[in-house]
Amino acid sequence: MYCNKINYSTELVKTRFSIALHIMTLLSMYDNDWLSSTLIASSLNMNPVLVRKEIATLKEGGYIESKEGKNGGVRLLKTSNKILLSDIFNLIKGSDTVLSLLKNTPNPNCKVGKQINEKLASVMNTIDNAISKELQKQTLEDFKNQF
Amino acid sequence: MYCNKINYSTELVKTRFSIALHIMTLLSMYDNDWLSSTLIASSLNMNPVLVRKEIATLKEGGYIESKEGKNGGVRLLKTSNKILLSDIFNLIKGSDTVLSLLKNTPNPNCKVGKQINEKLASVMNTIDNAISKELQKQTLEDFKNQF
DNA sequence: TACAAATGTAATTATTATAATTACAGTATC
DNA sequence: GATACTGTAATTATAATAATTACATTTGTA
Repeated sequence: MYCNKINYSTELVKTRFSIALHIMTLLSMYDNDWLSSTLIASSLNMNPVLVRKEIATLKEGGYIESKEGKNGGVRLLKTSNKILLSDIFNLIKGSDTVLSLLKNTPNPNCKVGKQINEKLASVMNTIDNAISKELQKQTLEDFKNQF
Repeated sequence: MYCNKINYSTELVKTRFSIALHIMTLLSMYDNDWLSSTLIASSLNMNPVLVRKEIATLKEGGYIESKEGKNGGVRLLKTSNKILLSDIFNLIKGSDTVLSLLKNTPNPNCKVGKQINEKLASVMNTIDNAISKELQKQTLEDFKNQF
């Protein structure tokens, strides 16, 4: 068993949702099998280690389980018609927002600069909520059935 | 007059919407004045050259005008109650999407890999449309009046 | 029991994207 | 003509992302 938390950025990288949805689509397509990270990585055409990191997030979210050792791999824990695209989005997103504020601190001596981050943060949350609401309309199964 | 198009990425950088909205808020707050890029940059606490690049985009969109030379600067071309936050979002966004596909080409020999980009692209557009629809609810004036 | 094939994760390196800076031509005002 | 702007190219610096290497651990199976 492993105890330490991996140091994978909690930032919502632009592509992470695509990676997670691709993985989840494969798992729902072949939901009787344990799929290996190498196989998944070959579908994505990306590094297996990165796939395993994304899998760690999906596991934490309770959507998948993994089995170590020979013939191991990952598979869904829930049926795909109970998983909404918004579930995947919200999990990946964490406490980050899809659009973000500047790193630099705006000028506190300026009427606008002093308050802009607070006001922008509210807009960012509104944006994320709108995305989540939209993605509630589609289940993983709906998505998978397009293939 | 300048003829060449500047080489500013058309990619929707996570922070560009914040930058643009900050600029537009300043312009609507002080809409009788020509504000210089240096002044705007000092409110944002960022480089004036980057501000001027963002200003170039806002000009192309027809929302602001600029005046060169001494006592020059930028100001709004439209009244702030005719500018929706979605207008600014869509301008900055261009043909990009807020979330994106992988750079790597997914495996064309995989049932999922072969079609995933097409399907994901559709989700990405859905996301952007949801954001745009949400941001239609607020005008620049509404936003400015919070300050 | 030894081997093979997996996950899990740390650590490092490579690559790309973003931001800042420098430089300077052009323009308008005083 | 000096000054204070915009516009933009080119370069450099920094940060973020992705890939790789390495290896401990686990599990099935010959």
